[in-house]
Amino acid sequence: MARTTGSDGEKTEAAVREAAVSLIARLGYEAMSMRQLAAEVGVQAAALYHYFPTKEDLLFTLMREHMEGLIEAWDAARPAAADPATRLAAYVENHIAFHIERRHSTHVSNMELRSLSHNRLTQILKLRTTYEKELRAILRDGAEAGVFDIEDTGLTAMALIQMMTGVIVWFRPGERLSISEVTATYLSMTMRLVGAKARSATTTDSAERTNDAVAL
Amino acid sequence: MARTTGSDGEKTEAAVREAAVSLIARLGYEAMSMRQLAAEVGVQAAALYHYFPTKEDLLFTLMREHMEGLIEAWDAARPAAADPATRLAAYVENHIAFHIERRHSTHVSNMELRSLSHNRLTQILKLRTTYEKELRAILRDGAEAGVFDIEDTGLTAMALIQMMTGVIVWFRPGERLSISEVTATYLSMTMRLVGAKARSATTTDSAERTNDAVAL
DNA sequence: GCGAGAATAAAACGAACGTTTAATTAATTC
DNA sequence: GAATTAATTAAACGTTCGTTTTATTCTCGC
Repeated sequence: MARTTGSDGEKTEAAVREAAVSLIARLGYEAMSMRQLAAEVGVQAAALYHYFPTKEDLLFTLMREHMEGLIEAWDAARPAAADPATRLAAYVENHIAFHIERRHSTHVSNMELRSLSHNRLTQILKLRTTYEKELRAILRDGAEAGVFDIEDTGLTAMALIQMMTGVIVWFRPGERLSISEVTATYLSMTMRLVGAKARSATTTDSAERTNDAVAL
Repeated sequence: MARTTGSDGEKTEAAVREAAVSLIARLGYEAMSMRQLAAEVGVQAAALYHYFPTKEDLLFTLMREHMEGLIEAWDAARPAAADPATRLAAYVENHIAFHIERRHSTHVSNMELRSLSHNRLTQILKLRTTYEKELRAILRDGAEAGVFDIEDTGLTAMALIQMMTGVIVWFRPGERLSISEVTATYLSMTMRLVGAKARSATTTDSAERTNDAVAL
């Protein structure tokens, strides 16, 4: 009735995070009890409070790290100095790859915002805005350069993000479509949506310009 | 202390539904207590059970009526026998109008599915599928007729629905954009997304075909 | 104006909730 | 190998939850 053999704080905390993401994604934050979470980890409920002071602290930690991970993934994937179409393609590919890989934590970060205190909600939304601004900048650059045809940059950015993030609602690995097929189709839809004019760098854009604008 | 002067079953039930949609949309189903709901209506918690046998029955009723309302709205707005582009435009306009007008119940119907029992979840999903099949049929007809250019009908339908429904996340009446401006932009994005070739019926499609494909 | 049914209030039920306290054992340090 | 610290259990606390029971008052048809 106390410390158990082989117990390890780091391992337990990791197990708690993992189980929490999974349980909150499935049941919802309010519906998941701390006892349920503890049972999933194989521990008593009180042990959870060794790692997270409150249930809301746990939720906030999961969300913050999800958003920070998303921003870091984009920082790593971002092309150095490229034309808007290439940057947009990289953004779409990174967004879809990240969200499919982290379906559960995406679910948590998108659905449980209302369970955060005002301060913490603000912090998460600030991270989200940081990430979304990157897309708006790409769209604006492309529109100014004349390679995109966009009515409203902000509205288009929101539409694209909703469309791309929506993948996690229906996509299941190993079903009809592979990740790369889904990504390719979404990339194609994105390029049409923004009215991308040319394919991008390498292709000879002389012949292609004549017929159709919605390449790739 | 029992029946109060002026009490009326129909009025109370309507007030309960209205307050429930609003509270669940704001707090979430699990986070809303029956006492909170009762207080919002101006009644004791026990009185709610005169109208809905359980909390889940209340949620299910709200969701079912939302989905039925969506299907009925489309049945009323559906153009008789028109070309795919006209039908798609009608679908988009109806979808956005309905979802903006019923933001709260849309939120409830999309976010609280996991609080339903298996049977009831199935019923709601069946209604949703019924509605989404309409869009898939339009896309398929357009693709077969050669007026749309679509890689994957099912995937495109999901992308469009996610994109359109996402309006309720950020749209607030009376802000920067009016409903009709938002609808027009989404219509334009939709037509580009599906690669719509011509404007639709009335226009002379001889001259327009040359230059750009993404009209409207 | 009386009887029946509709609409509610008041109070209580047991269960579950997040969290705290105190005690106990395993691992680590010196 | 003793002292210290880390990790955990067991038990309890007060609160809140969905729901039920019982009783009471209003409304309406006759």
